[in-house]
This record gives sequence, C-alpha cells and structure tokens, in this order.
Amino acid sequence: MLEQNAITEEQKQIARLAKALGHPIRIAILEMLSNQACCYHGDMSQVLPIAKSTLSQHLHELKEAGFIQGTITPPSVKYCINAENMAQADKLFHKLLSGKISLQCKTNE
Amino acid sequence: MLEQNAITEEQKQIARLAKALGHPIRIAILEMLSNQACCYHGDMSQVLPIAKSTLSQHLHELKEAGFIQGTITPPSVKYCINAENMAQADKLFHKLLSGKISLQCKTNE
DNA sequence: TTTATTATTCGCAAAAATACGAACAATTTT
DNA sequence: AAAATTGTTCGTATTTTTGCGAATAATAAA
Repeated sequence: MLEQNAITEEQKQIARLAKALGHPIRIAILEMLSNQACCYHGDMSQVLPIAKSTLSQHLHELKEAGFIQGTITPPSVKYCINAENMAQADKLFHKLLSGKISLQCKTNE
Repeated sequence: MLEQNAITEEQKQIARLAKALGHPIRIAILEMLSNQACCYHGDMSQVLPIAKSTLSQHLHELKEAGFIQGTITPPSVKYCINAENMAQADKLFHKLLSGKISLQCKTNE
C-alpha cells in the first residue's frame, strides 16, 4: 500500500489559476483587456451579456487570481491585465501541458 | 449602446479546458501520467487521497476534455496522456496568456 | 460455476459557483 | 444640498461540482 500522497502547493496553485479561467465570460474579459489595453467596467458591461453585478463578481475572481488589476478613476473603474502574473500562469500551464512523456502508449479508443 | 456580444466558440473551448484543469486532484493526475507514462486506475487510487469512485469521476472529466485516454486491459484500466490535445490546449492558453498588450497602465493597488 | 479483482455507475448529500435585482457607497454634476 | 452616474455588496435562488458508499458490470482465477 503506497502512501496517500498529499497534493502539492504548486498543484493547488495551478488548479486555482485554471479555475479562475474556467468560465467563458472571464476568458472574454481577459481577451478584451489584452486587446484593448485597459477597459472600464462600464464598457465591458455594455458588451458582455450579463448583469453589472455579475460582471463585478467575475472581475473580482480574476483579480483574486492575479490576472487583472483594478484602478478607481472616479466615477468609473479601470481594469487592466497584470502582465507579470499572466506570464507566470503561462509558464505554469506550459510546464504541465508540454510534459515530456517518456513513453507513448497505444490505446483502443 | 454597444451590442451584447456573444461569446465565441473558442472562448468557450478555452474555458472548458481550463475548467477541467480547475481541481488539484486533476492536476495531480495529469502530472502522474506525464511523469510515469501511463498509470492504472488502481495505482493512482492508492496514491491520491480520494475514494475510487471519486477518482473515476475526475478521470472521466479529464477524458471528456480530451486530456487523457483510457484503455481497458482486463481486469484493470490503463490511462495515459493525450499528447496532441495537451499540446493544443497549451497553444490556446499561451495565446491567451501571452497576449501582446499594446498599452501598459499604471495602477494604484 | 463460484469467488475475487478491478473499475464504473448510481443515488444521495453537502458545498461551491453562477446570476440577478435591490440596496448601498462614492463621487460629480446641477 | 439634491440628483445623477458608476460600481460594489447583499440577499437569494438555481445550478453545478464534489465526494462518498453501495450496487453493478466485466473479467479472471479457483
């Protein structure tokens, strides 16, 4: 009987990042911010098919995960990409997804 | 008033993939498979701190998303990475996360 | 054929995510 | 000071995810 291996912190971190990306609206938000530098909440609200309060929640989650930053510019709020954290996430995903597989196996489905 | 933009299929696809990666156990599974070529359900079951039935569910989700493949080798089941789909996911995430941001903005938090 | 072995599916319970409108806060304009 | 503008937070309802053990299926071994 092998030991019940604990999940590593890095595995938890990757999962946390992936979870934050796990909703179409949040992907759309990131793409908007990537393409147009920065956006105001109001601008995104007009484009995305969700209520303003729901948008706030999604923005909060992306902020929590470190993907974006928000700046209050009264009376509106400007959001933009956190480029460093995006790059860091990119690295982590790449490390996982580009895994050098030592052996390739045949499957029947 | 701008149009209520629909979410693109690609955005949905990225979100789907990210969602499948959004759990520590599933990240651990992928890393095991990446490092040790292929694994049997039973082997993973002994290492991971979850019930066998729960493991089956996680494996099903990873399979559904295309990250892994399962082969029945009676009486056990062998799982392995779907390298092509992993690479494809890697590409999609990279495209999103490496976004060429045209303007960097200053923030106060 | 009966008994083991291995893994999935089922049925259920608990927790988390999603979404909305109303209420609230902060600032600007009138 | 009152009204308008912009976003967030609150309260709630619905759906989805997560997790388990029991039951089931499929095959191998006795």
